[in-house]
Amino acid sequence: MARDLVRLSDVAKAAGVSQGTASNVFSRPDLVRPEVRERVHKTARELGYAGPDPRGRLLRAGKSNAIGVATAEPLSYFFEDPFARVLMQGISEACDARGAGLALVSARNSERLSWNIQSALVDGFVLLCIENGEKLVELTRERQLPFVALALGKPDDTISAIGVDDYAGAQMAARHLAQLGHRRFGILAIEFDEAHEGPVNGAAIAGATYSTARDRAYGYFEELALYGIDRETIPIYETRSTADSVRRGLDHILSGAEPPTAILAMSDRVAMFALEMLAERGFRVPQDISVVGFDGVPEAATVNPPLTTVVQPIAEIGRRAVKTILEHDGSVHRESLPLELMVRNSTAGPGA
Amino acid sequence: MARDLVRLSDVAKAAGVSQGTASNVFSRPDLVRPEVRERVHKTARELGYAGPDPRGRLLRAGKSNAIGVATAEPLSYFFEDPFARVLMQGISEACDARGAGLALVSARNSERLSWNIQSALVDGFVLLCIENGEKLVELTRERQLPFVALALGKPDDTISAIGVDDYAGAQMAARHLAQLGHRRFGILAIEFDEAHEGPVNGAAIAGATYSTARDRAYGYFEELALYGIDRETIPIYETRSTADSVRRGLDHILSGAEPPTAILAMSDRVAMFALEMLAERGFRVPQDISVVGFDGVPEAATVNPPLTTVVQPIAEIGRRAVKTILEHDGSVHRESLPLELMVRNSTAGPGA
DNA sequence: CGAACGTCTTGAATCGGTTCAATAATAGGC
DNA sequence: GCCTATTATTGAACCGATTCAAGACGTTCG
Repeated sequence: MARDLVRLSDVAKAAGVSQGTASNVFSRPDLVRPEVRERVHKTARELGYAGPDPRGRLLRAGKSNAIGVATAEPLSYFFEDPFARVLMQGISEACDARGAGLALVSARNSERLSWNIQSALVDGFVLLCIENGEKLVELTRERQLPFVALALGKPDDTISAIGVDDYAGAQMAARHLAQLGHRRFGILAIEFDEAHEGPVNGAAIAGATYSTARDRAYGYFEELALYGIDRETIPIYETRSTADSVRRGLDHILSGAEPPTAILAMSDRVAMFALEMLAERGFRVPQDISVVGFDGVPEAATVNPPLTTVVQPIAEIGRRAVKTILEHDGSVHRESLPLELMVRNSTAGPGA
Repeated sequence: MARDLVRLSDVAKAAGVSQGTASNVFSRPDLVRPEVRERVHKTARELGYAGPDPRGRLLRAGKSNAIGVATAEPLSYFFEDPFARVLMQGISEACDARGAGLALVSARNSERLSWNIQSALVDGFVLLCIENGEKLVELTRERQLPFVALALGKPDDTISAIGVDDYAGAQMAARHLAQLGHRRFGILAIEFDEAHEGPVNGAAIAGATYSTARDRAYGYFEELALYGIDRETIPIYETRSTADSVRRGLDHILSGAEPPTAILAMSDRVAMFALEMLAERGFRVPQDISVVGFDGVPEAATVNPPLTTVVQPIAEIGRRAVKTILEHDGSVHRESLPLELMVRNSTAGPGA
């Protein structure tokens, strides 16, 4: 099988034209006389030419017309995680519309991740900063390509980022429950620091690595304070977003003398685990206890009961990220998208 | 912002070494004296060199170390469709393990699809032939890169393909129902020809464009014949895998004088739609009517009732596809993976 | 002291195209 | 017919690296 043996120059020679003309036949056909064009095409066909190799073009043109989406999670994360999936739908939709390609970049260990980022053939990166976001940003920065971070993480103003106002979102969730009459709360948090789990105190929150968790916590606190609720009375458990850690978190939160009548979960994932376990333990939601999530993944609408949650415009975030990369002009682009409270059936007044 | 201004040759010049040495500093550091190596690195840092540009390397090295997954569906298909998602998990897992990159290639219209395939910077393609598979294969073939088709489609022995024995799988499904005692069946088919819908007769099946649907149909027929059931008595409706078309299909199938006690659905997707609509109409599954699906997507296990179905080793297909591309040796690789019947709660004896 | 050997380094070729200024050919106008 | 536009084609430079045969330098050994 003749692979990669015939180049543009071979075709040009065989057809008796210059390489420049042969190139034009393929990339700017209108510039060459139909007669010649036809002859070159015919020659190409006879020689089994596969068409201009994108590698050559790439070097000259500079742009690969593709964006990379990078994360420190394994590749399969893109197809498993509900949040990532909705995000990717937004991203891929935008890529589709603009005719841009999409490359997925990831790796378990940071050495390989570094190499993958270094060698990805893309014009820019969307960084899905879940875990180890700092590292990811650092590695990408070295590559000197435009990139946009998707969780704002540390408030590093020098990088482009698109996110949501976690603080305001948390307030919405807390306000909703407070207005329903709840006065005793429990918080099922996502990680404040990498790979941490357990009950959390104020100091841990203040010193959190991840601003997402911190902002949500403060949002809850500030809002509840308006209703006279002291943050010190609210049990908080930092989960790792796994079923087991949520189970332990629930144990912790419900163990007090006066257990909460409402649970603030910092992600839908955590909230949905909680819903399951609450059912196992015979709690009725929302009659016995209310639960509100955060993120607004599609699954939240279909679990039982449908989850009240703070909805992020996930797909829109993805779309904007692509736009930001593709229209990059060298400036830093920071954007915070609005959140919305979606009330469903996992919340009701206490003792309803 | 200085972008792309400094090249390897600039660094080399500034550091007072040849470009060859500078290249070695980055790609084969052991070949250069630590002293020089350090000096070059320092110079690179001072100049703000981003590291060797993968474009240059690519041209020289020839391999991009990435595979493309192509389909004629829109890009978001990869993140929405349950089958595609499981497949992608297998594919991405294999890529991860081998350190290969992953590019997603698709487009609505065939012109753009053609361009995207032509210009994808990959070493090979996995073709997800759902719709318009022929065209996809044709376009990819032109590129002269290794590729493997994922639904065997037309029995074209000249291309590499990985698939399952649809015929045998369909037999398993039919046998299961027949052994439970069912004698009256209805078939909810997937497309035999592109964009078709409606009741189907033997001729249409024989002339089907898509072999998947045809093989499954014949598998059902042959097996049921062993139980003395005449294929002419079985209503078949070709759906388009949408809720509406399944609804119409169900209308058709259930409209006879002696409605079926069991439904053979050619995909889990169709089966799950059927389950929903059967419930709406007050049918109890499996007491009033049994349903068996095909594919074995994860959702099939969680719907109500859990769906009995013929399970494809979807992720394994993905893994093998990657392996096939990466270890391509110029030969045609054809493989058919075994199917398994997974009995859950959507099937029971008639009138149980 | 010279030969033989290792270790680094160099310079040039190469990968496969695109692009553009310059030239050639053709057509059109007067 | 001659001059000017217009259109097609050419040839060479260039994109940014890698690779490898050949050369430089320093050591070791007889």
